[in-house]
Amino acid sequence: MSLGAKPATQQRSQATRDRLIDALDALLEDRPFDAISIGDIARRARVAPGTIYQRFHNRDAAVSILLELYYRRVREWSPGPGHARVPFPATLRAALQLIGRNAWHQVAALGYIMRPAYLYSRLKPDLVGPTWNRLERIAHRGYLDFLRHYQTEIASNDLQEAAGTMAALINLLTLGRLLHPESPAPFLRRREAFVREFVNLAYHYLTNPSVARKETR
Amino acid sequence: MSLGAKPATQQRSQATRDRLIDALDALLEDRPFDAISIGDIARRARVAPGTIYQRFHNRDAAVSILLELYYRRVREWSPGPGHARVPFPATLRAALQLIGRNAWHQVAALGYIMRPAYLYSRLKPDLVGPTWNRLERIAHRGYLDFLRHYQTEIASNDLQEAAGTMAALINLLTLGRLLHPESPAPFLRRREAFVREFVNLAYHYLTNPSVARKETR
Amino acid sequence: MSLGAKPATQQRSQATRDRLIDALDALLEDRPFDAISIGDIARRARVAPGTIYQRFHNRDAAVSILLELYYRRVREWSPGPGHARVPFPATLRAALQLIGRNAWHQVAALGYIMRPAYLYSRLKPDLVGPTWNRLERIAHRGYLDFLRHYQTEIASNDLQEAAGTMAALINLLTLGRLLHPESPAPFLRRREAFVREFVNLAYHYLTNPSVARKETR
Amino acid sequence: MSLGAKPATQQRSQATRDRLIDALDALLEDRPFDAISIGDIARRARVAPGTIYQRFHNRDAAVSILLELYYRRVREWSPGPGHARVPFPATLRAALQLIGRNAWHQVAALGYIMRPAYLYSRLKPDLVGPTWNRLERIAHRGYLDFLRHYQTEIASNDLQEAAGTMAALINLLTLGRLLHPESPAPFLRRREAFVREFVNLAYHYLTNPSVARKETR
DNA sequence: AATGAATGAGACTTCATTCAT
DNA sequence: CATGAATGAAGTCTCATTCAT
Repeated sequence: MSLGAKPATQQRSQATRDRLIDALDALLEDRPFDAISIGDIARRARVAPGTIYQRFHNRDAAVSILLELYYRRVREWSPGPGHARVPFPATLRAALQLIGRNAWHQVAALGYIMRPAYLYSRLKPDLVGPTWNRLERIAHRGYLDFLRHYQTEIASNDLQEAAGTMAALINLLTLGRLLHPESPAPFLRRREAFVREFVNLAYHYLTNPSVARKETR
Repeated sequence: MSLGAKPATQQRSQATRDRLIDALDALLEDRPFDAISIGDIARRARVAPGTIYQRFHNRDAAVSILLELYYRRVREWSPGPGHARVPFPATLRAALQLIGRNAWHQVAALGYIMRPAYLYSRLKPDLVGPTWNRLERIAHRGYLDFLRHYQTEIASNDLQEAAGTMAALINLLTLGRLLHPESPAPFLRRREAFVREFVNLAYHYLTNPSVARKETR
Repeated sequence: MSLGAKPATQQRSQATRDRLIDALDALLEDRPFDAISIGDIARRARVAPGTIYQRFHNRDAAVSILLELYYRRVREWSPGPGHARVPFPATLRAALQLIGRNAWHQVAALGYIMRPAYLYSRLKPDLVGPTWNRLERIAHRGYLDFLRHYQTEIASNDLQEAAGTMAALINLLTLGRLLHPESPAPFLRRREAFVREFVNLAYHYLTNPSVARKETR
Repeated sequence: MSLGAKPATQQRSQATRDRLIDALDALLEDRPFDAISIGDIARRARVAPGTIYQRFHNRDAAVSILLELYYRRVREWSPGPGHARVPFPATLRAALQLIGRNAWHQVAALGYIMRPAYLYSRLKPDLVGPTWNRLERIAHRGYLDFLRHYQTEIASNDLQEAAGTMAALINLLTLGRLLHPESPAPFLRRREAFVREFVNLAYHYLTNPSVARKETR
């Protein structure tokens, strides 16, 4: 890609790259990305600092490691309903519950890596490129399929927009849980409340006709 | 106060503090907080570097400037409905519209300062202390009043929880707009869509009975 | 004097100077002189930094405070035998014992101030001026009187030199105790041993004829 | 090792370390250690400031350079009697003369480095660790051998204590010469007097029975 | 490809000192 | 005389990056 990562052709360099990623993974459990230096990563990976520059053009390119780590993990994560390995539940409500629970558990399992990856991507958007938008687009497409599956239960006739709102909603709630685990809102503190409120928001949103069309300034 | 800021008693030091805040304000329009050094601030404020340390214990404590700047701006900002100067609209829907529009405009006007203040507060939560939770609690209380005012239209009988969810919802949508202005979701890109979808989510959520109560693991 | 201290004419400034000395006194119990800044002294004395510069031309002149403090304390200290208030004991040996004990106790009581004063005076001899030599000369004169008093017991006929050696000996032993309280030598760790060995060294030195006169290269 | 010095494994880093030591050596002839900054050393050694931190954890650890320099020099110095290369003279007196002269010349040759090494070690004892005590213990052991060699001439039957006192005596006299070269005592100003008085003190101390045993408070 | 010593710009911070009040 | 905010030079230290081995 164009983010400063160099191609790893040799077998040995593949191994080195993996060690770098693992090292960063381990370090992130301790401290935020900002507080991790090239030297730290090198030391942890038992690799010389110079070696890192054989893989990446500069420090910022190390964000690539970060994101690669993130994607690798997210990809390993069990996907939502509609996906090959997870059949659609019978009802819309059950499906929403599944989505909500999944989001919650994803944060529990991957939060330590999602948090810095997310914040850093916001702090230096240039370095991340269109990656996040691409992710959103994938989610959006997924929700389009999802809504089509439960179309009979859904009031809206603009599925495009509904899918976009749904994708944004679950993403933002996940973000809330991710970044504000200590929030006073019970909603962001207990799994049950999180799932219930997500379902309430999403279910009524989807099953009632849009009311705000006639908005006037 | 805590957070490393030192009190500014004399008149002259007050003036200095203001110059520091203004300087940071100006610099933030150019680059992220992380890329702004003590020296930059000093130069811009036409103040000696040492002077900054008479006001703040160390660089991290300069987040205080950031938050102070943020609060100052928010305070100047016109408040939501229910506030002394802003009467409640006749209907719940109209009120929600007002809230949505307000949030949108607040990001438009204060985004440049909210963005770094928010991200930094997430990156180094210790430095910010309980500030954000306090803000959330204030919002929660505000929504409690709000819901009571429109109680006849509201289905839920757990106003506490509904208020918490509403506060989190509008905060997270605002966050979405703040951090993802380029999102592919039209929802986060156009004011009308933002307001409409917020109203749809909130209105149906509030006016329909909770459906997810019987969630089973 | 010419060491950067300014004369204190007014009564108020006298009081200020005393507070400065007391502040330094207190601070020295905590940390070495080098680690004490003008600001520390000012804070402790509840005086503005600028005020210190009304008393002393610059920081190095604060050594004056140090020495003044030292002299004040040493002057308050009960002097050795031969002094107006301390009559000569009957025998040379008893007198030496008295001197030894006195030295030991002086370190015990004033060590915290003698230590930094001494070290600093060695580190920056220019700042101290001829003060130390003056002290040595006083000691030398004192020992001359002392030796004359016990002349019958003394073998040497060069009292000048013997007095000089005696002054240096007790001063250096005191220094040893002052700077090496943790020395492995029992001699520098226990009062009894300190006194005994001093008396042994001094007594035999004084009561035996010089043996090294014929030294040849 | 401890004390903040990092090991120098590579050949190149060895060379760098030597240049640092030489640079400090040269600078110390001009000004006291406290007045020498990291930048000074780096400039003199024609090395980047950062390089120094590859060898030492922080500025204070640079005392290690000082001590290393000191040890290096002391090791090069010809040792006292009893040592492999220096046979014991025939008489105790001659041996004491040799020791006295040796001490004098050591100060003459190494004073410029002993002075700061010693003073700094007293100013920041933590940084030096048990080094000095170890040196004292070595000296003590040396004197034990020494006294055994001349045992027939010696009155004391507590050789342990006598050796301790001898070690302390010569060390303190050396210290006197080191720190007070301008003392009014001729004793500390002229080699002959220094040697003579040391011999007088030591010889009579060793050859006369202890007199102060019956000390009473 | 990997190494790791060396680099050096630049960041943070301290603190003796000044000066307007 | 006293104040204390402001100064700014100077110092310590970090760390991304290079390059000879």
